[in-house]
Amino acid sequence: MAETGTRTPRERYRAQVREEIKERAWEQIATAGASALSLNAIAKQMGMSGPALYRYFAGRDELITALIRDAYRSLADTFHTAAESGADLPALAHALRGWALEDPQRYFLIYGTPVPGYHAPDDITAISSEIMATLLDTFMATPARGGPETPFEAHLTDHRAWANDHPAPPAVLHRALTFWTRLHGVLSLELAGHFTGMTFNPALLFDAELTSLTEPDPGRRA
Amino acid sequence: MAETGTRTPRERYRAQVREEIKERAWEQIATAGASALSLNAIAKQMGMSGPALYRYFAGRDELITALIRDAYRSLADTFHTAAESGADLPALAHALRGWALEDPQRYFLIYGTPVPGYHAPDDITAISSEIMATLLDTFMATPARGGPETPFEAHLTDHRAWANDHPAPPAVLHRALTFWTRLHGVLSLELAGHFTGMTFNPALLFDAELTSLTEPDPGRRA
DNA sequence: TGTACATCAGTGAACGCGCGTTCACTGATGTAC
DNA sequence: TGTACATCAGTGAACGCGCGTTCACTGATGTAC
Repeated sequence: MAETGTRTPRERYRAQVREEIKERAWEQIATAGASALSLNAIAKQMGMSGPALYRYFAGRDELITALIRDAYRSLADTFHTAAESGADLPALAHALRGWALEDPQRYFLIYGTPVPGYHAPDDITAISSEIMATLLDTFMATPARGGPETPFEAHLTDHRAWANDHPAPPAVLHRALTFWTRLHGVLSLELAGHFTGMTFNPALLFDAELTSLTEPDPGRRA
Repeated sequence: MAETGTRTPRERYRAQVREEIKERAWEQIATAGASALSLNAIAKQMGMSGPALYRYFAGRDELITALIRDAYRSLADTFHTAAESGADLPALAHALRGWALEDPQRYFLIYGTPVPGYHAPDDITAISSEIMATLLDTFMATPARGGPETPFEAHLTDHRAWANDHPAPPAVLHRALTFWTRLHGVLSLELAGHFTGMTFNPALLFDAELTSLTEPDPGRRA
């Protein structure tokens, strides 16, 4: 937790308005998508003039970056809170699903279509690493199921820099990546509406994928 | 294949220009994302005035819808061609991956962040069913591996309307859905750049997921 | 083969719009003595 | 407690821009006789 202690009334007010701007921004994104986000429209909705927002954000780009940062932060906190209260793997997965369903556009701001040329600042990629670290920790506390080493695990032995010196063995790295890709696969298709009209319950498909993660080894030789 | 035979020179010319407009549109999307697509910019790039494009598309929305349709059509053809030349499951998967890498923004136009409120016309959802049918056919020709019925398979027994009377049993429906979600999970994270900086080879993770699909049963009870 | 007419691709001017952003300002709030 | 000054939130006018889209038109291409 960083310095949240706003001291003076003015600082408190500033923080408050900043928050409201972001809330309105999320509403707009939910209504018309992130590309339709407009500073002037937010200002109008708050009963202010457009230029007033420049007291709070240097411009549109800075606002969007703040939203992306908040989205990552929110997911990291969700994971962190779950893990700290002793969540096992299924609990972590359901926390993820709950978080995603809570606000699909927030999910897509992180995991949706990338904007060509956009690069997130370093502090955001740091939050991303935090999320991965929590995931690895949880897998370390999950009883491993044996099986022969997969080709990808062998590959990871030499390509594990992204784990930031985490002590997890290659098999765990592989499992964590698989957790990520499989759950994202179901979730993103569900949230994007690709299952609508297909009548089946997406929650059950999610659970099936979750179950698959506790199987002996993802991607084991056939 | 539908009526492609353009007869008169004028018709041929019209079709040609329509194609060029769409090509330029794809270039723009690749450069700045789909939300930045502008009719005027396309016209300028083609050395024409803006209003000229209205001879070819009723407006921006119709152009985008045409692009989405072409994207689905392209994927359906890729699958169809692969299946007709006797592709097995891994071959189909690699065809999918190749198609996705060929033009990531085309992939995201189908599977990326949905635009709130947009609904694809019926003929596009029909192409989507075509893709699913090809996938189901291929799975039917793939040697099944036994195992107890999963909860999700039981559920599918009563929720299989989306398969359009395809004779595939629930286990195959489940496998096909899993093919879709797992490969999409890896692919979309890869294409969105979430693996960049992580040094490992995404193709190997993709293959690991592919291998997992030929395992006894996806989402089997632990 | 030549003329009269219809079709239709593309132009240029014009419309209203909302965007992001800058600037000089007013007036309220907070601070120092 | 009261006055003088500094800070700073918010305003309104203005900037240039590119957007989608309409309209009346010109001129080239194709068609009918």
